[in-house]
Amino acid sequence: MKKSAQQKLIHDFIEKSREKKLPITPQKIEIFTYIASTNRHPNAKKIWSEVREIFPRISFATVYKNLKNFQKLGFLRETEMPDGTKRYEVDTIPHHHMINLDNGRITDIDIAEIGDIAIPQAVEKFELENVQVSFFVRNRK
Amino acid sequence: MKKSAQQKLIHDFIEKSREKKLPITPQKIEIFTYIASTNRHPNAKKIWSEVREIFPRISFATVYKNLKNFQKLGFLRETEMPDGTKRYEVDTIPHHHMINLDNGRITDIDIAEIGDIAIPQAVEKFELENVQVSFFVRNRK
DNA sequence: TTTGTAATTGATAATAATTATCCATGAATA
DNA sequence: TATTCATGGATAATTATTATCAATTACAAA
Repeated sequence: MKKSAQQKLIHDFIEKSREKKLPITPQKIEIFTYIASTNRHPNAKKIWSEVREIFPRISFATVYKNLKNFQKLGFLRETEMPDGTKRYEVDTIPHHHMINLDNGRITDIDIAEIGDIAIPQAVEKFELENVQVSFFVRNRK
Repeated sequence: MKKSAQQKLIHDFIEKSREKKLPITPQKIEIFTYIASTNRHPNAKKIWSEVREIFPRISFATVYKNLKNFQKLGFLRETEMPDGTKRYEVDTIPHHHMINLDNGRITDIDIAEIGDIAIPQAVEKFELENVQVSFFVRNRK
């Protein structure tokens, strides 16, 4: 992510926290900033180990609690890997994912790249909340 | 699933097991048959509790081991819910899913219903193994 | 039918990921 | 500065899944 976009996100996050009258702590800022700074879709453990560089005493639970909170505020997106582990990314523009089954790497795919998806009849009976397209790939031999 | 299609699947499963020289046990047949008999995409616990009606002493581990084995044989498909739990269905024709976030219900969506999906450039560098489209919905208020 | 062997079963322990609990602390507002 | 309430850190608990292991069973070959 571009530095400027990242700055804006952090700013928005702080604004939203103010709005909701939630305290803004250095730990929150650090966790959020780290996730916004990478495009590697880290899991909770990775996030924890990175943030621990700055806050050596930070608890695993604190990371989890904040991941949950960020999601509630609409700033974080959780993605499941086929093995059931969860990965996180700051939620900006809607997009899809390419998931490499050999190395677990997730790459963002712009929605414009896959064209329109028809809405099936079965779906029309409900409120469509989100369409998620995942391309599962392996390295060429 | 139609009874006849179900019969065929069980037959194919047995054939494949023979081919691979894997023993065919009553427990396997029962687990497989139950999953093939429902279109509700049960989780492991549900499968266990259903099969236990027939084999009261069957272990949870046995169910899991067979779920893994069925997948290896290419007869079972695992689907992640947004909360990280895993659901199972006998794998027949490729299809997508509509996932109801209010009640956890999964409905199959025929691939014909959503039209062609363009393959993004990023994906072309790899072997595309699978494309999975998930429609996340909520009940209308 | 009997036997050999390798996979399977069931019981249980272990692991991994996530969540809950509890109390001390710190951020925000008056 | 005082008050309040969410948060942080430590740790226990929970949940889902996997590993271990001895006893059993399926099945092919004798």
